[in-house]
Amino acid sequence: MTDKRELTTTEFIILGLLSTGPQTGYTIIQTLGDHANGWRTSAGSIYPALRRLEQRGIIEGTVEAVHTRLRRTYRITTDGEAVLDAWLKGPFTNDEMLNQREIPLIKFLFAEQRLSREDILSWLDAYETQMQSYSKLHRFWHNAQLSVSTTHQQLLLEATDMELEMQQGWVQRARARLAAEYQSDSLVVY
Amino acid sequence: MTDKRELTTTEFIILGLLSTGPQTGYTIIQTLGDHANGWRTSAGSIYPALRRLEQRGIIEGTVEAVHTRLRRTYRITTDGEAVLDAWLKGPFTNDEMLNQREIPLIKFLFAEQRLSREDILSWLDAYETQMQSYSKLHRFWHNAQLSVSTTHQQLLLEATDMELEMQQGWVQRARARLAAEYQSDSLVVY
DNA sequence: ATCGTCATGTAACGTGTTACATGATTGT
DNA sequence: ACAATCATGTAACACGTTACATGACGAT
Repeated sequence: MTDKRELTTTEFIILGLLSTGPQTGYTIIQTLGDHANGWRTSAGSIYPALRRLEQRGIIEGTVEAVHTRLRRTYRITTDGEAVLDAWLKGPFTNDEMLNQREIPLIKFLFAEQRLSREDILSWLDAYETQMQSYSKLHRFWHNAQLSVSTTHQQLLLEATDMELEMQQGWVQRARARLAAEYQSDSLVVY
Repeated sequence: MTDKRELTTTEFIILGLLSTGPQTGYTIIQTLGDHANGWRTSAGSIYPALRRLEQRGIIEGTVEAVHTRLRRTYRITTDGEAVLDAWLKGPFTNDEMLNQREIPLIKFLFAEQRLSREDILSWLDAYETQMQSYSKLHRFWHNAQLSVSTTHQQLLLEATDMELEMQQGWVQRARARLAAEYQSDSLVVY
């Protein structure tokens, strides 16, 4: 907690995985490798990341002796849960909107386990709002450039427009689906 | 040319910029910084990259003395043009399809200056084919996962579906636009 | 006997980020 | 006089990639 530096995406992903239960480095690597749209990773990045997280008190490992070698099982700490939740609830950067769109999706995935239904819905709202304002900005800039752009440049700008529109469609779909699900759940309960 | 290692994306972008005319490090940084969807960059990455490219014979710099300091103006070499064109025409990786979608778009942008119309159209064809086969694969995998997935996981898979569909729409739009443009050009000529 | 898998690690390397240094020129 | 801009660079640092080492265990 003394170190205020942000975690890397790899570290956040490890944290997200550990939030669903203790794991060893090896199983983390397997899990990430399985996922088709998975975060490309390797032993050389996971093991050092686990050490860093442990030193910060964000996760803690228990050492277990299997034959002659050691097996380290890591679990998330209370501090770690706070760090993870802050990240999940945190604001969206422009970079996450465009160049790193997989990050909001990863957050959305982990949110299922960690955030309340209200928080998830307001996360989607915030995501949409952010995209709308970015969309507006981009379209303004797009129009300003229109006259001085070549065909390829125009098509590039349109690709970004389409990307943003598609994402907005996704958010609406996600919200509709979840709202319906929450609704039907509460009907069952009462 | 002795070094077979692939260039980094930063290096390819520099190369693409230089293919439209000689530039200094400073102007490259300005150009990249201006673009809203621009490649985030800094002096600390550009100047070393220029040196690397020069050492490989991909670009060449001429030194000019301005007052007491030196100004280096770089231009692309014939070798560099070959390297750039090979990259522009080269195959698409799965990573470029999903996690690094900006790379095909950057290629498309530079293609306008460097590739023939036929090459551009067949590039778009290849892009679409690649996406279709990836789409099929993903949808197969998606269906296989459907029953064991949570709502958030399903929505994540759908996000990828939507992404691929949107990109296919873009390719079709791009091809239609360019085909029409080439058509009208040839009408003017003849 | 040896191959694949479990399981953890490390060393070398390259690259990008951040922050700083330098110094001339132009504008206020 | 001072700040901003032009213009080039470097040093420290952190991180990821690649490739390798180690060794037990089970299967063929």
